[in-house]
Amino acid sequence: MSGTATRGQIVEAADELFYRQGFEPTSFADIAGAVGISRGNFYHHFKSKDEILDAVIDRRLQTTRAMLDRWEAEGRDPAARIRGFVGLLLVNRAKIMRHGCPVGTLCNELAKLDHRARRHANRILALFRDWLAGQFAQLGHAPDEAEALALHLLVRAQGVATVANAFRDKAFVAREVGQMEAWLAGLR
Amino acid sequence: MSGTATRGQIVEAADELFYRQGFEPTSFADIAGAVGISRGNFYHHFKSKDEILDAVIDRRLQTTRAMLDRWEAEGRDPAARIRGFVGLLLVNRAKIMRHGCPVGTLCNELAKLDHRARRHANRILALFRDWLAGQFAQLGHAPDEAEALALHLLVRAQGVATVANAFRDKAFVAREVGQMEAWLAGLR
DNA sequence: GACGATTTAGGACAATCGTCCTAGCGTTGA
DNA sequence: TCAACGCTAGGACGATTGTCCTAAATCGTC
Repeated sequence: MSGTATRGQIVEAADELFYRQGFEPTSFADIAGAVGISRGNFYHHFKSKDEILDAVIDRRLQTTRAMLDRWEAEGRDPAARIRGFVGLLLVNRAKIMRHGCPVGTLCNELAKLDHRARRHANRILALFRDWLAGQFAQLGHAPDEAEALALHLLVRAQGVATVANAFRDKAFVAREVGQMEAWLAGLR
Repeated sequence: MSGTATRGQIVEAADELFYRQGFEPTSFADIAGAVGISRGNFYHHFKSKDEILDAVIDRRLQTTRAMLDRWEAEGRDPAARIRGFVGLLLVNRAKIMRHGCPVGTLCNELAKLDHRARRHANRILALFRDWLAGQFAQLGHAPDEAEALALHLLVRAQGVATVANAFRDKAFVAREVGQMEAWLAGLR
């Protein structure tokens, strides 16, 4: 197998496992088992576990950027795009109820570990924040106000993810999403 | 030293360490170092690490109940008590920016670990939810509506904690708290 | 002051962790 | 065909993990 393909498989498996189990509790043996390679083989592709984490974060940054770019290219208006962001809570509802928000839980864990990659992970959250702020700006809000609105939406999305993860109530998620859409509709 | 006093010190130290570092990354050596006792001494007080976790959750349940009871006894109206809950975000702002919300982050971690004590930890969140629902009911809201309002407030508090932990922006926390108070004032 | 129970320290334990080393495999290019 | 290189498997390594055992120290009670 080509080396780059194996590297990609490692990052993909680590991404999924870091989401489901968390970074620290996920061992090399877990990732090796998921990919189907030997444990010692890792160090040809990555110098350390932290380097895998960096690659996972890079991958998430990339897929997030790709998703946001796709939304931008689909030609809908900013309001519809913001609703698309809120809709992620419904699209990923089952996973969120099981494992929380992939972004928020990783940032939380790395903050507790006081991990070097904490700032790196925060960039995923900042990516959403800045994109949302851009959409609100396109709706006519001043820059400061647009960022405040973006952060507010981030707050509610993260909060819904945390509470949904604890109580696992499908109706609750739908209701909160509905309230967020009503809030958006009443903004102008 | 009396045995029960040592047990209390263990639980207190574990509580603080579980908050700052997380449950899994905190080892017996960490707790032993904080208390100033030997590692082997634990198993006279607790049969396993999970049993310490249970004791920590019980302690948090107890201190939370005590705080809510105190608020109730202070004789202010329900609206002021709810504002007191929101104010926790400001009172504990520095700690929250460093380590997140003690309740939300523990629930998140135990969910990822698929830990037996997950439901136990969720009871702390449920305690806040039910207490808030009771306050909203006292304000004249129907039971279903009161619980929905309570969950909504929980969502915003948890979301603020997560975002504040990532970006560590004092002004952001103050602004969101102000918005929550405005939302409460406009409820009736 | 002596005795039994409680509490403690210290180390042994098997398992697992991240890391590293080495030998062999397969492919590629001269 | 053979040398060189990228890739892999497997195991050794020291450290650390949660757990458990044993013996000593401390305490309360007669």
